[in-house]
Amino acid sequence: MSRRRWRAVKETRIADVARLAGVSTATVSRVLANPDQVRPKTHDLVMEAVRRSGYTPNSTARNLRTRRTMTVLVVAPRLTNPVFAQVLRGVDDELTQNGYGIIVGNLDNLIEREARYVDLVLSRQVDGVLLMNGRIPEKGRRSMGEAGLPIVALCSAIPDAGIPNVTVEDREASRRAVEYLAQLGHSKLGYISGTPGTFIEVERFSGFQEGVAAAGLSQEDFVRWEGPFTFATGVAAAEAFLRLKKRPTGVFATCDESAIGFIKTVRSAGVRVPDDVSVVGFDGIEFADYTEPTLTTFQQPLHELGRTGARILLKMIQGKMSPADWDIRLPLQLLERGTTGPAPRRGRSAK
Amino acid sequence: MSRRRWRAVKETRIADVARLAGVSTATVSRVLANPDQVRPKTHDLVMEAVRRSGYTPNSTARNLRTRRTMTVLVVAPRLTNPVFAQVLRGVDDELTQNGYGIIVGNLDNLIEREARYVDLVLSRQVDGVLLMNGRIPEKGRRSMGEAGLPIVALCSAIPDAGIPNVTVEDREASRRAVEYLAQLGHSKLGYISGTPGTFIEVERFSGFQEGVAAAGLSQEDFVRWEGPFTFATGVAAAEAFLRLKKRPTGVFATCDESAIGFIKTVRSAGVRVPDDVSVVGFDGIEFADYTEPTLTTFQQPLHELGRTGARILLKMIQGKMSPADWDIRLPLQLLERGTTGPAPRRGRSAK
DNA sequence: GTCGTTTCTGTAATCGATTACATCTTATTT
DNA sequence: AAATAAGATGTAATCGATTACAGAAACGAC
Repeated sequence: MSRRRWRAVKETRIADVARLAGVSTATVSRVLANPDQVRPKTHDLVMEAVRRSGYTPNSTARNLRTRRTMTVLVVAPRLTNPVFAQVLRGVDDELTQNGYGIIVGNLDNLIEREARYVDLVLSRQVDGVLLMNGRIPEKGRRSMGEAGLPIVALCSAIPDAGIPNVTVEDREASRRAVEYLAQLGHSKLGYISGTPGTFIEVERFSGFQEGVAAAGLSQEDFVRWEGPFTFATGVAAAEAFLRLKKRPTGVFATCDESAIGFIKTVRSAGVRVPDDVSVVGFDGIEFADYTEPTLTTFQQPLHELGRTGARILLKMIQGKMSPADWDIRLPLQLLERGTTGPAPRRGRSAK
Repeated sequence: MSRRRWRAVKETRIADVARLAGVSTATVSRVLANPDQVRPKTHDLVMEAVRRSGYTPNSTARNLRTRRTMTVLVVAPRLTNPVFAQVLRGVDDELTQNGYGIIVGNLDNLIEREARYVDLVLSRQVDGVLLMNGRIPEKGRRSMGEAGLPIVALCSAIPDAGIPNVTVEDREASRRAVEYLAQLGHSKLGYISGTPGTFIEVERFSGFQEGVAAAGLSQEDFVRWEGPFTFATGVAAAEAFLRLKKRPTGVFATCDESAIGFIKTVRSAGVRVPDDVSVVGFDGIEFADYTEPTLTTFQQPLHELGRTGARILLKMIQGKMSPADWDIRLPLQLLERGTTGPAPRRGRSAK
């Protein structure tokens, strides 16, 4: 039908409401922002005018005057990664509850995209930033950091940057993963890494090594396969695994996707899970419960992580940080499911 | 270290740059927006001042003056749904390339959350809206629609709302799914629905029925299981399937997640896929390639869908719509993979 | 060198709210 | 009833850009 009247129609301004109610714009503003500063009678008068005119304050004008935008930038390495999607939900819950909006910055793992979002910050379009990508963009470092814009590192810590970090106990969980496998009798292990060099990967690997040491094993008792945090890394690890003469019986993958890739690949080569090899994942994504067998994994409190990160950022924006807020680490929970079991007895026929 | 100097530091304004360069603010503004309207010498002078002062224009002020925000609201039913996450990437690509930012509205399937986002629109915080949730919020209908804000329905059409729809050929693909199964010899089918009542579900089911008719089958030749677009729906469908005396040999699931749930459940009951039952999914999410066997499915051009939706919205914002833009349907591609095969011969021992 | 264009630049209004300050009411105290 | 305090409202400045309009400078032709 009516297809061509797309352009603003009337735009009620605060002055219109003021005129309609027979008061000044200041009073209208007060009725809407501080209703208790105004006489009840006036209040009703104004509200009626607001209703009649269908007025909603123009937030751009308000933002300009108040020097706030009530908007936060959330930078994620990849939106399709279920981990970040889930964290983002938590962030969204906390922020929208407090009246803030979210601008998403999706990097798709391309560093050059960071520049796009630095501008949002420099042009004061956001009141704060949640960084889930584990690094502060080069260009923005000076301007964002030193200009004093509230920034919080979420998921992946950014150490020594002078900003709060909200993360999970990566190292501890990795240590516990080894502990758990060792308890099941596994003494030859596999480690599927995440993106080499990232802070998260470094943490998880040191935790793994702590666990190896604690279990009385040595550096020769495990194999390490490298690759980014992807399904393909698990597939590649599995291929390497299959080529080994003496295969590990317990494998720890630093993310569920690679765990799933690993399991799928070894199974189609006839290796049984968990009878021949046990696999422990990391993340606790939804799909880890959809696989067959269901994946044993360390579940991150993803939603809570997002909420917490957002809460800290809000505190920072409001200047209400307390010392404990500068380094928060949430614990993970081991979900014992189908992909782990006791180590197979060595050399079934031998002895 | 230095933990307490979080509050704006210096804030360079356009007036500062003007003073530094010895010109008026108007000139500075022109240098930045229309460099060719200014003498090269002045241009350099100003640019040098910009550089020295580290100036970035305050976009709130600009937005107020230009009455645009260069920001778009994208409303998604659920962010953790891989389909929407993927579409969002496409939207993001197109929009950021054109200098627009994205505010995400995550509904988490809760209708009451729609209200949150209506305000963003009414307060003119966004220049347009992409609706992926298949409906226009009640409260916003009058204000958004009639106030003439550019809105585009993406993924799920919103018929008769007078807004452009950018969708995929749901109906055709569903018909083709039946066609494909019929060609493989399947004459007893199963249909796993999506959220009942949604436009998408209605479309896919009519397509399915068209296919049934085209294949010369009747309403008695298929079973329909209902539920939302989730993994659990597939599980429930599988349980119903297993209870049947005469089981379908070809199943069409209206989303990959329910297809995966179905397959996992029937397999653990000893039913072989695709030997005993073939399964066709819908969506082509990443995980459909990670299952065992890999899922045969109709792949939506998710990224392209997002880009297209964004492109139409931009056209609408710029008043450049052409008639063909009002109803765009992208085709799907059948990915023949591991979960489909010829129908098992009836009554192996009989005959 | 003068005049008429064309090209640059500056002045000041404008976008639509919020809010400090002043002013005018109303309430309280004596 | 007057004096004083408290409360409500209005006036006008302000946030920081963009841009219409006017005026100045540069350019070209004669």
